[in-house]
Amino acid sequence: MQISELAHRAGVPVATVKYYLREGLVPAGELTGATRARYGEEHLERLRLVRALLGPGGLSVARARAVLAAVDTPGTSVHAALGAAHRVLPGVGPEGPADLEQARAVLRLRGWRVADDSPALLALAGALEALRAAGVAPTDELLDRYAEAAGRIGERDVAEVPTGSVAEAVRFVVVNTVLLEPVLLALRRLAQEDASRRRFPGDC
Amino acid sequence: MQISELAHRAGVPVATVKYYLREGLVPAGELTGATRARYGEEHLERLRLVRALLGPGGLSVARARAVLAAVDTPGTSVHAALGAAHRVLPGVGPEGPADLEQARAVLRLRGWRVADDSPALLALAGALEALRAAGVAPTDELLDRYAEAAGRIGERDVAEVPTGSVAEAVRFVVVNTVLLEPVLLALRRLAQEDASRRRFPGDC
DNA sequence: CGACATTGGGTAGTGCCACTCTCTAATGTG
DNA sequence: CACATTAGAGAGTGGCACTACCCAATGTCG
Repeated sequence: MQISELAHRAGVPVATVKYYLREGLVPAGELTGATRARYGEEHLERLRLVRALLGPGGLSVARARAVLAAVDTPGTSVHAALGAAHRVLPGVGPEGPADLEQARAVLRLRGWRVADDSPALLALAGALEALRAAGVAPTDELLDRYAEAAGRIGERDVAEVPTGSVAEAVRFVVVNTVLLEPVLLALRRLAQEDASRRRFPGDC
Repeated sequence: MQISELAHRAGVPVATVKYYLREGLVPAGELTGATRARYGEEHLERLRLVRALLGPGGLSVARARAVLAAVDTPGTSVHAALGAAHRVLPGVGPEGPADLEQARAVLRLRGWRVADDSPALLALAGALEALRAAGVAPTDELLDRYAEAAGRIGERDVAEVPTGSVAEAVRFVVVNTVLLEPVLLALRRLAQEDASRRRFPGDC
């Protein structure tokens, strides 16, 4: 398969595929001459994954490259890969030392244990800070409800991880972590809409 | 309070405040002369809200303006305001007519009823499509687990809505819909990390 | 009173990002 | 052998969220 066919089958302009090749998001094809390269199904699959990460996944090119690097690194343990994926995902800006207290309290209440420098912990603290700055203060009880729901999901996510090959597991973790987020958010909004319809009838 | 104090107290450069004024994200102050305007606490509060929406909330200026317009429109019913907020939030690109079948199936299973053109429904369909394009196909059973968890949260979100004034309710809905999303995502990742630690011990 | 800083209002520029265009030389293809 | 296509790389584009600059008018402080 040449680049034009690869691009066409993924629904991406050729120029964009070249850009991804340059950026290292998609591995180079097998050179069959100075001006020809051959691409296989694995390139097509990778290209589709890249598009999913960049589009619906909401990642930047730089973050996607880092995530894919974790996918590509063989020998990574699943737990480490999950950590790598989290470290690289959005939501962890170079924010200062936020107030971790309420965030840690949530974990204590749930009995969760995570790394001290867990990116998700910083992300949580940052999100709580933003809420406070916006003049809303979530109660510990509300947070625990959220944590309970998140716990069911996270538990399930990890239980689903295939144990066959590490590479497969890592890919699974990355894809699910990133691409199920929009699903979860959409479902929450649907639940809100349904609940709102029931609580405020006649408003429709 | 003058613009410099307003900007200082919100931790935002003066030039940026001017930009927000021009973009209509923050209402103009009360003119006390040709080159003076007075701002009050409500401007400060609004400015902080804008920063929260644009930063952690992840909204663009255009979307934030639309969200704030819903907040400002008096007489909107709460249910309608929630709909307006959802319509304007990210996740609803100009995607073609995606395959709504699996998305609708989730709702059927849960007994949820939403508008036929619900943005969240389209967002869900789009997210599922992206997953399939990336070569991952979530089972109906997995989706239902997610939906169950989302249901608990959405229910709670709506139950919390203050019934005092409509304006207050709308503000609450918008802020919580947008700003609790990062909280939920962070909690999910923390749950994953905890579960992963328990399932793959020794990997740490 | 007068030097100086600040303001509202507006225009133009900046830096970043994800592409997208263009070009070249080489190479397939009908 | 005319023509299209390719790899590879540099430069350009458009959108976005600021950010810098400018102006005349105005407030303020010695």
